[in-house]
Amino acid sequence: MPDTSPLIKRLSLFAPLSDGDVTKLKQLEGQTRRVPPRTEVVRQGDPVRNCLAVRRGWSVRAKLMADGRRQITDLVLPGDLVGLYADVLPVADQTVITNTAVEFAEFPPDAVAALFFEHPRLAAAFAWTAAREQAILAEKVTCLGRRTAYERVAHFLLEVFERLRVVGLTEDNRFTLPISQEAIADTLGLSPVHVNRMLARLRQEGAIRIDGTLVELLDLTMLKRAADYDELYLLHRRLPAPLERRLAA
Amino acid sequence: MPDTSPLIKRLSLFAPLSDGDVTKLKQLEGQTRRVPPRTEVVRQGDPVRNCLAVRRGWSVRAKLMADGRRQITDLVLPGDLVGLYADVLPVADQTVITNTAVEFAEFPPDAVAALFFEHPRLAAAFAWTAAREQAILAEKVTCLGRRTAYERVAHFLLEVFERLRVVGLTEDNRFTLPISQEAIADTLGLSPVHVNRMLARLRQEGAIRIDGTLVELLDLTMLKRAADYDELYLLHRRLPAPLERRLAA
DNA sequence: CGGCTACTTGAAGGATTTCAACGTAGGTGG
DNA sequence: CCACCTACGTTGAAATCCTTCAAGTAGCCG
Repeated sequence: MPDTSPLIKRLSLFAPLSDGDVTKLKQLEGQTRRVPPRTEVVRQGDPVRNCLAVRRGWSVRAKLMADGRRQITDLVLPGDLVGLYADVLPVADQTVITNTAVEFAEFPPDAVAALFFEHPRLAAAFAWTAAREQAILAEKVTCLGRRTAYERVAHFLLEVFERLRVVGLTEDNRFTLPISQEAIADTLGLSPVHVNRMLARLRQEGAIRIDGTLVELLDLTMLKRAADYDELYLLHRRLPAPLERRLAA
Repeated sequence: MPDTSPLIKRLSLFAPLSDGDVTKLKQLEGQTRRVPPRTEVVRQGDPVRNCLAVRRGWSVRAKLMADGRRQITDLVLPGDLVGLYADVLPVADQTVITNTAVEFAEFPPDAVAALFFEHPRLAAAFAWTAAREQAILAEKVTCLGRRTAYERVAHFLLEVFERLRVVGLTEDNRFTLPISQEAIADTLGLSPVHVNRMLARLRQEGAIRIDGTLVELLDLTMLKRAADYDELYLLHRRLPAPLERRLAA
C-alpha cells in the first residue's frame, strides 16, 4: 500500500492492526480538509469541537501569552492526532497553527470513546498515542529546564528526524524542515539569533548540513552524545507483551 | 464525610459522582501503602506495574540525566494519580520519588480500562485527569521556555496553592510546602541560589511570607500579575455540558 | 527593480549560574 | 547537656550563557 496514511503507519508500529482496525481508521480519516499555511486550526480559549488526524504538512501547538510571547509546546506532524481529549475539555488550552499547507481529517470526539467498545486495539493505540505525547512533553520540559541551547538544538533535530522517520518522511539521514528559525526558537525557549548561532556551530562541527529547508544529519552519534539523547521516550517500540496477549484474545 | 479522600474530592470537582462511582473509587483506594521520604516509588527505565492513587504526602516525578542533572516534571500531590498509562507503556520514562512520608493505594492498570465499561463517568473523570496533567505539562513548558525566573517562582507558588486548595489542603492563603529550594529549582529549571533570591524578592515586595515550610500568599493579585497567571489550565471547572448530558443518560 | 521575509554576524547588555563563605536548625552520640 | 555534624537557607562577587540591538546579506515575489 503506497497510499498508507501516516497515522496507520505510526499506529502499526505500536501493534499490528487488524483489517477491521485499518478499515475503521480509513473511515475516520475518510474526509480530509486542506488549509493554507498560517491558519489557526484550533484557537486557545475556544471550545473544542473535533479531533483531527493530520495527513500532510506541519503545524505547531502553541501557548500565547498576554504580552505576545509565545511558546510552541509541540510540533504536529503527519500521523499525529490533535484533540484526543476534546470530549472532556471545556475549551482549548492551546492554539494550533499550520506552518505549511496542511491536510487533515476531522471526526467527532465521541468517536474516540466509541472505539473502546468496538475496537479495543485501536483504543489502546490511541491511549498509547496520548502517552507518547505526554512523554514528549516531559522530555521537552527537561530540555528547557536542564539542557543548554546547544544541546536543545541537537535534541530537537534528532526528535524531529525520528518522528518523521516512522511515518516515512525521511530519506537516509535527510528531511525537510519547513519552519523558520524563529519557530524553532519558540519551540526551544531561545532567541532566534541564538538558534542561528547553535545551528551554525553544529554545521561547522560537521554534525549537520542545511540547504534551504533540507536538513541532513551527518553525524548521528555525535549529535546524540551532544544532546544526551535517548529516544526511548518516543515509544517507537512494540507494546508490552501482557497487553498484546489481552488484545489478541 | 470528613474522611473523603483527596482523589474523590478532586474528581467531584469534575462531575458529581454517583454512589456507585464513589464505592468503586473507595474500592480502588482500599488498601494503602506507606513509604518513607526519599523513596523511589517508580524508577525510570523499569517496567511499570501498577497505578497509584496518592492519599497523603508529596512526591515528585523527575527525569534523570546521565550526568546527574535532574528535571522535576511534575509534583505528585494528594489526590493525584500516577501511571494512568501504565497499561500501554513498556517502561517508565520517569522516576517518582517521595519527598515526605507518602500514603498511596495501588491498583492494576487494566482496572482503568475496565472502568470504561462499568463506570463511564469515572472513566471520563480519569480521562479528564490525564488531560489536566497534560495541560499542566504544557504550562510548565511555557514557564520554562518563556518566563523569567521571577515569573516562574510566582507561577509555581500559585499553581501549588490552587492544586492543594481543591483537595482541601489550604487554609486561607496558607499551605505547607515540604520541599527544599533545591527541589523547587529542579522544578523550575533554575539554580537553587537563584530560587532563593527570587523568593527573597517576593518576600521583600510583600507578596509572600515564609516561615519554615509554611507559605502564605499575601497578595494574590500581585502574584498573578507578576506570573501572567491564568489558572484555566488546571481545569478546575465543571465538565462540558454535552459530555454531562451523555453521561447522565 | 523594490520590498518583504528570513538568515547571518558582531558587539554590548542583562539574567542567571557558579563559586565561596557564612548562618541556622535539627539530629546524634559522647 | 553539649559538641559535632549535616542539610538547608542566605548573601556577595565573578563568570557565563544567552538576549538584545544593530546592521548587513540573500532569496523571493510582485
